[in-house]
Order: sequence, then structure tokens, then C-alpha cells
Amino acid sequence: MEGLRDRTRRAVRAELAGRALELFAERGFDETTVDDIARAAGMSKRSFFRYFPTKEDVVFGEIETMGEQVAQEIAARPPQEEPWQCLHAVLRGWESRISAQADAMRLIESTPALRTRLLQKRDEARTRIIQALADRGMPPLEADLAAAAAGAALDAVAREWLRTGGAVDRLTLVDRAFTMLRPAFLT
Amino acid sequence: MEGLRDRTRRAVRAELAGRALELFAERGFDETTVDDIARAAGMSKRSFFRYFPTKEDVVFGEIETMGEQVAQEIAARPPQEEPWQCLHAVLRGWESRISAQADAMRLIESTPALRTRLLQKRDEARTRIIQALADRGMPPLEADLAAAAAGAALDAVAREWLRTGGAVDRLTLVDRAFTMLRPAFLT
DNA sequence: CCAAATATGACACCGAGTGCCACAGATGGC
DNA sequence: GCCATCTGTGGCACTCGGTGTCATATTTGG
Repeated sequence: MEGLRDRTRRAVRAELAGRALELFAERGFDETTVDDIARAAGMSKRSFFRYFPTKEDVVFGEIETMGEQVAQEIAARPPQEEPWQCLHAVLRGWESRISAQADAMRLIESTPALRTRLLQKRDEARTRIIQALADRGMPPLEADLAAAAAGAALDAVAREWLRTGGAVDRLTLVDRAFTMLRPAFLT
Repeated sequence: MEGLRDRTRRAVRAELAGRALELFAERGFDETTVDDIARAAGMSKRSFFRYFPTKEDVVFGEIETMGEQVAQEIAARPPQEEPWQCLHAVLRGWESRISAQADAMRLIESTPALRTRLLQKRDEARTRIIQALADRGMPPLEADLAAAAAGAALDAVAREWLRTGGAVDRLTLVDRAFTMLRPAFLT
């Protein structure tokens, strides 16, 4: 039973993330040092790095274990389900979780360093998705193409959403993107 | 006429890049400091940064202005050409330039920091490609999806190529990927 | 030959991130 | 209640990538 230990740790993480986002909103990401964040949360720079591996990671809360989770969700789907349908369904659910953090996404998209970090995380997630698809019996190249296409769809959705100033419904966009981008080799 | 000045500059850049790649091959990217590279080329760390903006960039030679060039090549294509065909043709030519630097690509794909940098460059290129497609009259979301899909195809090709140990012909792979991934909304 | 532009080195500096150590407090068995 | 242990923390020194500044060659062009 991991109770108190974990709970305080989560609380401190949340505190740090909160303070950080405040400072980022005020001064911008690059103009805020890790020491600023740590001091604002009443601790030392050294301790900050005991809660987050990098300064960027303080922005990506739950998004952190994205790859692993998505891969598991794919594995949990009915095995005979069509791959593109499967990706659509899983990432659709994921997108709804993202929409909840609209301001974080805006910060990410407008900060090069964070944008880069997001690309990294997506890339890592893609690797795991390929593996998950391969486990369903898809040939490597096809799995790779499908995963890349799905990632591309999400990415395009994120940008279109920003382009329209957040007016459109993200889920609708996801559906449209997945329909439009369905690869030719997937029936 | 910019002759000698530019030529010596290019020579120094080449010298730096050469030394850097040697050291990277010996000790690895992370284990080589900028100071090591600079000293190996007989100059100071400060001067290194007068030739390359970052340590990563020493690996990406011509790849540097990728985005700009690709956008121009797209603009130079016959206006009535089908977008997917257009992307295929342009990136096909680009891929052949990449194949020439197989060892650099291997280094990049096996070094997280360089892989990240490549993602960045591709992302920047994608932005310009979207613009180039939009200039041809494509709606933003479609241009975005097409550009993202094309990037995904290249990425998948790079990985499949590594997967097979460089055995397959890259251009053939590109053709296959573009055929397989052709988005449904593009005729 | 001289003045302006350019290249370079040295130095100080910043910020992210790490290793190390010493110290506090909580935990758990006796 | 006591002692051993484990965990969290701060502080410090350090590495490395990257930048600003200045003083000093070296080159270029008139």
C-alpha cells in the first residue's frame, strides 16, 4: 500500500507545476529559470530536479506516459478490429483528454523548446504504437506508415485547431482528419 | 563577387564538420565536447560557434536549408499537377540526396539529440511545405494533412531502411510508401 | 600605405542538469 | 523509548552548451 509517500510527492509535483505555469504565463518559458520556479514553490533548484527530469517536463503532466498508455489501449482492443479504426478510436479518446488542457497546449505550441519536446514524446509514442500494431500481426512497414499517418493526423488537428482559434470541436476535427487521411492500403 | 572570403569560410566549415564526425564516430556524440571539436580543428570553442549555431548542426550539412529549398521546388512545379504527385516527386529527389549521406543518417538515427534535431528541421520544413501547397490553392487543413502525411512517409522510409540494414533501395521504398499512404481525399 | 571591415582568442558569464555530501525527519523493529 | 535505516532536502562544486564583450591580428579595398 503506497499511500502517504506517493500522495505528498504528487502534491509537490502539482504545486511545482502550478507555480511554473503561472511564471511561464507572466514572463514566458525562456525567461523563467528553474531556480525561479523552485524558489516560488519554496524549495531549491536541486529539489526541483528530483520531481521533474527537465524544465520542459513540468508542462507535460499526464502526457508524460502517453506512449505506454496508448500502446496498452491498442492491445486491449478486439484483435480483429481494423487497424485504422483501432487507431482512430484510441487516439480519439486521447484527444479528448488533451482538449481539457487547452492552455497548456497553447503554451506548448507557442514555445519552440516545448514544441520540440512534444515532437519527441510523440516520436517515442509512435515507436510503441508501431510495436503494438506489429503485435496485432501487421507487417512492420505498414504498421510504421499507419502509426506515422495517425500521428500526422493528430498534429494537423492541433494546428487547425489553433488556426481557427479553438473555435471548432477537436473531436470533430479528429474524425474528419482520420477519414480524409485513411491510407489507401487499409481497405 | 564573393570569392575568397566565402571559400575559406566553407573550407573551415568542412574541416570542422570532418573533424567532428571523426570524433563522433570514435567516442560518440554526447561524449564529444564542442571544445574537443574546436581544438581538433585548431581553433577555440568561441570560433566554433561562429561557424555552426549549435553542436548538432555540425552534422546536418546541406540538410540545413531543407525547408526553404523544398518549398521552392514545390513552387516551381507545374501548377495543375496533383498535390500528392507533386510532393512525391519533390521529396523523391530529396531522398536521393539523403541516401548519399548514409553514415550521417545512421549517426543521427542512433543519437537521441540528433534525432530530435532532425524532427525539428522536418517540422520547420513541413510548415513551409504547407505554405507552398496553400499557395497552389489547397485549403489549409488539406495542405496540412498532405504535408504531414508526406513527412510521415519519409520518416517511415528512413526507419524501414534502417530496419533492413540499408539493404533495400530507398527510392523504391519512397515510391511504395507514397503509393500506400496516398490520402483518400486526394483522388 | 592607411582606414575600415573581418576573423579570432581569451575571458567572464548564464542556465540546465548532475554528483556528492551532510543533515533532518520519518519509519519500523526491538 | 531507543536505535538503525531510509527518504527528502539544501548546498556546493562541477560540466557543458551557448552568448556577450573586448582587445588584437589579418585582410581588404581605396
